Amino acid sequence: MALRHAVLAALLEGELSGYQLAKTFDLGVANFWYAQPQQLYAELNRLEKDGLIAGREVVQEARPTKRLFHVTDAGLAELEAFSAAAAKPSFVRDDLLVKVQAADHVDPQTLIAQLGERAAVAGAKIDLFGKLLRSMRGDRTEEEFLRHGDRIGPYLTCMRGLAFEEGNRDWCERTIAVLRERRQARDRL
Amino acid sequence: MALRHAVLAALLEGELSGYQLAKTFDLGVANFWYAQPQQLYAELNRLEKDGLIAGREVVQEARPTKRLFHVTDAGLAELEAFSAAAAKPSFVRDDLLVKVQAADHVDPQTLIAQLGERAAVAGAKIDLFGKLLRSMRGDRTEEEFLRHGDRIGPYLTCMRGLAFEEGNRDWCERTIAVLRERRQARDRL
DNA sequence: CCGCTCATGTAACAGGTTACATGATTTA
DNA sequence: TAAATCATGTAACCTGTTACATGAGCGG
Repeated sequence: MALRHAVLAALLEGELSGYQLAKTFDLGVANFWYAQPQQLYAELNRLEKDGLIAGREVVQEARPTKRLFHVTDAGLAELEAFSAAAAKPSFVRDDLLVKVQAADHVDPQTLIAQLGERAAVAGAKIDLFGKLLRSMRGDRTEEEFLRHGDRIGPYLTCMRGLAFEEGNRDWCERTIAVLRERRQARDRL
Repeated sequence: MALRHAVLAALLEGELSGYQLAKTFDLGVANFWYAQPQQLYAELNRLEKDGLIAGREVVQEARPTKRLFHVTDAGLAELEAFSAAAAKPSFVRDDLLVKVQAADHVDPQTLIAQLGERAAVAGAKIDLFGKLLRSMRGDRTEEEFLRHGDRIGPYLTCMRGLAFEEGNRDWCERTIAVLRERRQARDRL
């Protein structure tokens, strides 16, 4: 049940609606946890029922009424407890890696195409995370910000996201190059 | 349903029993997919029923009888189709990142301890993957092996695993350093 | 003699995904 | 006028996890 804690962690930055949360937990942006909108709406209700977050209705003109949630003291205590508990080891589950694992037995062309696509997605995330980091630290250097800034948590997780996507992109490009060269070598026979 | 394809991909290397598969899909070793033994035994039965793999009983002395599975032609076709289909985008779900996201609101000490643990795990995997890569390429250089070796799929995914764990370790160490320095700065006040 | 390895499962439950549903406003 | 954005959910289904179960041999 780590989704709850991910939601609590996200709400630490300030009160958000389910819809806004859904955007930060979106595939294209999420740098510390991914979840679907449906999961979030359900989890928010559960968290509120358990008293870990509290919401207030905000009536808008020309927009549906929304509910903004913030973490309660009980919620903070819960997060504290979660942080102290042993973290589950993380593991890898990626379709693309499965396909590359089978590289010697499947068509290299489609593999190359998919690696290219993944590299492009990674590139887009690298841009995004780079911008996010810059906007978080403002005109300070990274060293400066990490030493004296308040709220460095999101910055640190974003750094990991950036490095991860850089690794992704590099590996995709290297793998593409390898597959291309082998294909050409085979064609020459 | 990507577990099936992960199993098929793993069985391409040669016939394996459920137990042996379970070891390659284990947390500590899995470089392209993770799964639990129970999942694998269930999936193997399903795959056999669907004709994508075939098994043969091997009676052993002093060990229980086991079943070794290999991929059938139908299984290869299935893998081929899977590889051609668009890969699902991968996403991040990691307890430790959630905790770091909340770093500004929870105890840094326990966080540092957990980051250290994760760095150690990453270090062990780096060693393991390094050894695996060396044993796969034998006395050839990486360049050489990737150009002319047969079965480079597992090598490529292992490379990704290695880079990923290096990224993990580096980030953990950097994060520990940041948290330590901030703690000391706070103590000086 | 205790715990590990080999070898395979079942059953109950928790968690996550997909499809469906609604409805107003703004942008292209 | 079609699509995207804002805003929230329900229900059915599929997947994954946890707990439980068995049983023989081997090493310290």
